[in-house]
Amino acid sequence: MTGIRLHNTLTRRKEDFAPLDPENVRMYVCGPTVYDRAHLGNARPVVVFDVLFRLLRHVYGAEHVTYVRNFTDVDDKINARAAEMRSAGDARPLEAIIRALTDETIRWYHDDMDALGALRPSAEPRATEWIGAMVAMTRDLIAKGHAYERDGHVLFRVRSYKDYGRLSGRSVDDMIAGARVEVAPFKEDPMDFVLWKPSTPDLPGWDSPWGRGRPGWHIECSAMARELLGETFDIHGGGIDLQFPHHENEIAQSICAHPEGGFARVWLHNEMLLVEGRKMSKSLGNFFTVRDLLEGNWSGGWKVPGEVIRFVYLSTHYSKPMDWTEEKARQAMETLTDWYSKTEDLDADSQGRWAFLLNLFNDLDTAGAIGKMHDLARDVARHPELKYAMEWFGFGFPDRLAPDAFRVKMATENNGADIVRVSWAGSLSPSAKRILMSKAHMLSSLRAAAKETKDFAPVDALKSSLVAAGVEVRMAKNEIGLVPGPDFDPAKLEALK
RNA sequence: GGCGGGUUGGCGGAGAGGUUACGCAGCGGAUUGCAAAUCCGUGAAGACCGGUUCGAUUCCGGUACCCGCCUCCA
Repeated sequence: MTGIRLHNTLTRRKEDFAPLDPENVRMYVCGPTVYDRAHLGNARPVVVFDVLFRLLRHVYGAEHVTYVRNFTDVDDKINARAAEMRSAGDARPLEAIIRALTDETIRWYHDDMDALGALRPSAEPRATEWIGAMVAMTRDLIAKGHAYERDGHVLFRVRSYKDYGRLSGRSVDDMIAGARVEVAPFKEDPMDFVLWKPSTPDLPGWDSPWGRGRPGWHIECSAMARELLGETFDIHGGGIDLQFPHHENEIAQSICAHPEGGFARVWLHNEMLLVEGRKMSKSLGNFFTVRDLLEGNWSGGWKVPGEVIRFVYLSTHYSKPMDWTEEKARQAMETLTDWYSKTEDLDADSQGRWAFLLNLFNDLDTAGAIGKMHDLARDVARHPELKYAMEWFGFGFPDRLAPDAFRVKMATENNGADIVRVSWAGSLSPSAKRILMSKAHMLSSLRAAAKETKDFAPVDALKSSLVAAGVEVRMAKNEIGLVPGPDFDPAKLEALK
């Protein structure tokens, strides 16, 4: 049987995945800097590596996979945001503001990523809780000649690591020739980067052999990965924009500190995200957080269920740029609504799992796997397998029901010959449901009468007013269905009697 | 300037050196008081130029265009 194959950025090839220890498969993914709501770009690696996490758990057993994703809660952007808050009138000490800010942002992050159906990682270390490990690693690097202290800074000596640049395919000399590196007087070499920097009294800081200061950005991942996963582990993931310098620097630090290790064996990088074909940016007005989408506060204007966001993300292979468009979201909404209605009352059947697992084994081909799910959706007999696939992918069925946003739980009643149904999505109020139900019955009796009189005008009139109120009307042979759409306005129905 | 990615049918988007991806839209049919929905069927592609091969959209080289990174960034 073939196993998982993954494209390793380090070797630029697709390789068979063989864990160091099948009893403990270890993965580290760079998490967010917590100073604001997660945006759409932040969410892509979360979803991508969530699928990988699920796949590893499936293959090796849930208890045999350790997934670590950090929270960066010490960072100049956080300090800057806290300083803004203080000048805006927050009277608390800066450190207290920072703590409150990062705590709150972490709660937001959990809320938003939960909404996307992402499993929580096995561990989510906060950088500030591992300062000791960072100081220790920094001391070790100095002792081994890979780092040096200058003016309260500790810098990594890039020239001391011969493979520097291997991950990103760059050479130190080329990069210096590119001349876009910060030239600081205390650096031996322009490429050297900061492991530790001094803090002024008003900034967060920790005591260290080099005075009160704070860690550089890259060291936290090296230190926490080492503490929680060991000197060598299986997979390290993150966005492609982290490939350089962040991941390059992580490798340099970790391997120089623990040459006998090897740090991460497989490096996975997800490509970037675009919005309507352009880079997401505040100036273009296409910058959205996950929360913006969930609450309808975006250019599309409608509330996008987390499952839809997840579906759109998984529709594009992780290694390709993904374009978030309203059209894709709309199609995903339709597809999921269809799938949920087909599977809601069924028991999942796992026998169809190979239909999509083989796609995932092939470098996490989620788009291909979704194609296979379409195959399952097309065949009524395989809908239980579709349900299994949906649950597997995190399009969950809490309490064995479809998510509220897709709830097509029909209120079904017999009225003469017609079956009358009102579809609803959880957000519909009970009174609105009652009105819709009565209109559906009215439609049914009007049609029954019209079949005798051959005068369909009253039927059409009611139908038109329903449509005008944003309700889709479905009239089958012995069935009448009302589907309130996104523009549904109950007030317009109350008006007509 | 350096490094990396991309270019597939009207749109979105995959795999695979030779056999239908798939979805949406379109078209034809069934069904329907009408319409929608649903069901069945169906046409349509691989930026350009070379090379390897019995055979390439799939491998190799070049050209064009697009995008990202090299500065905080998932």
